[in-house]
Amino acid sequence: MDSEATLSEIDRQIAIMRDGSVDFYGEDELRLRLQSCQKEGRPLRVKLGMDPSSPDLHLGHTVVLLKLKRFMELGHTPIFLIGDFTARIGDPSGKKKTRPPLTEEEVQENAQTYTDQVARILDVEQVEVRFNSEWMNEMGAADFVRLCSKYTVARLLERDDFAKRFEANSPIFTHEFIYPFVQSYDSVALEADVELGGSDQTFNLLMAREIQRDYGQPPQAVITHPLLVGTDGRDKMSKSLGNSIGITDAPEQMYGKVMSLPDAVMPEYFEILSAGEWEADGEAFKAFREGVGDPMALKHRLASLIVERIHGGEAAQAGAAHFKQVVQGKGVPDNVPEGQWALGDASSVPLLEVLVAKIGEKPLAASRSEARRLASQGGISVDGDRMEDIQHPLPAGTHLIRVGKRRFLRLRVE
RNA sequence: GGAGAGGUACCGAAGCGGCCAACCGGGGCAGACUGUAAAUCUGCUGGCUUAUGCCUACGGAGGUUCGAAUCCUCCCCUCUCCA
Repeated sequence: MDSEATLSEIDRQIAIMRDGSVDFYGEDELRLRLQSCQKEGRPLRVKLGMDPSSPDLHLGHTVVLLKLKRFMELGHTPIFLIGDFTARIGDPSGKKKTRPPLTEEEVQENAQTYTDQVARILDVEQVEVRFNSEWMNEMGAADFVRLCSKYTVARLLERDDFAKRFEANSPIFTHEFIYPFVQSYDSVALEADVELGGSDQTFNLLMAREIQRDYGQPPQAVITHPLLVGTDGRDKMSKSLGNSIGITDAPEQMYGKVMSLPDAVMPEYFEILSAGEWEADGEAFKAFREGVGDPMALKHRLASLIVERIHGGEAAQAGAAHFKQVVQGKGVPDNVPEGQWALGDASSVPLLEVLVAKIGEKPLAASRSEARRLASQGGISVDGDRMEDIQHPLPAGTHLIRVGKRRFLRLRVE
């Protein structure tokens, strides 16, 4: 390979790495490192860390997972770090509040589901999956104190959420201060050349560069990515804010959630999630930003792209069909959950009992009071008729019960 | 160690002896409307075989009182200032 070809290959790679990012720290260093890597035939070690603090990944997480995938496709080594140790600390990141540490069991459970979910985005067989308890459980107090001696409190207080909390006189616990140290040390342990993350992780990721230097390693490049706004179109996507689209959401649900996005955020979703895969649709979304195009059609397109990526093409079509039928047509979906009710000696069962009973995964109403409330507000219908009488007797036969717009149950009473 | 402020429902925040299952805002749920599960408007938002009834609930444990989220005592937690 002549050197010109090498350089243009490096340019190509750097461009892909930068695509869709917010900031790229250490780009020049990385360029040099790529050159020597190429000579040695050594791939870059690319770290992406996530805390198993919640069992569900959402669309926002896929941004950075897809970037990892692109690194993988460039022939580099993708490392997915599960912060099982750090999850027990509780990252304060982005929160104005202390996050309660999880128990070991919770962390284990969450960690388990992560790999499955990640597998929907990229081929986990090719990914180096690591846990930071691997080295953190081994670290003694002396080494830990040494690690802490490498950064000052004043610098920690520069971190945005710490600064805000400090100003607002809200509590900052010492263990929260520890978090960035551990995360930084992970990069040392993994000898990361690059770390990917959301822009809210900037502080931690950059701190890792300094810690790596202190441990005699060349600092990693840091590529941060935009945070995806949630379905409310206001706050960043987060499960705890209830505005997230989960990777494990059923196709119909996922499709519907995308359809419920405010029109204005569509181009943003498209751009952030594109990951170099949706270029063919780029013009339409760009045009929409300038006020051209049919929002409904475009949103259907966006929903299809998203569902297809996670669940496949058939699921995307099913999602679209379901949406047209149930939401737009106010109809009944094809796949209504079914249940049975044994009458025994009675000739009928009061509606209330059915609503409260745990027939499917969850009862249709959380409590009797809730059921009464729903009925009095016209939120319950049986076989298409609105039912305000909560005691309405259901005789033997099959009944279609609908609660609200989206909850259905086909009940066979016998 | 000392002085002060504070801990109220999912969150924020009123209430400071009965009218408090607790104003108000956010969130959530339902209804109307809509291209949409958006926006907007309206209603609801502890539980109990709906009841001028009972139970649970205002950091925790006791106490005063016919009656306490509200008063007293002790304890736990957070913040500020001082040492």
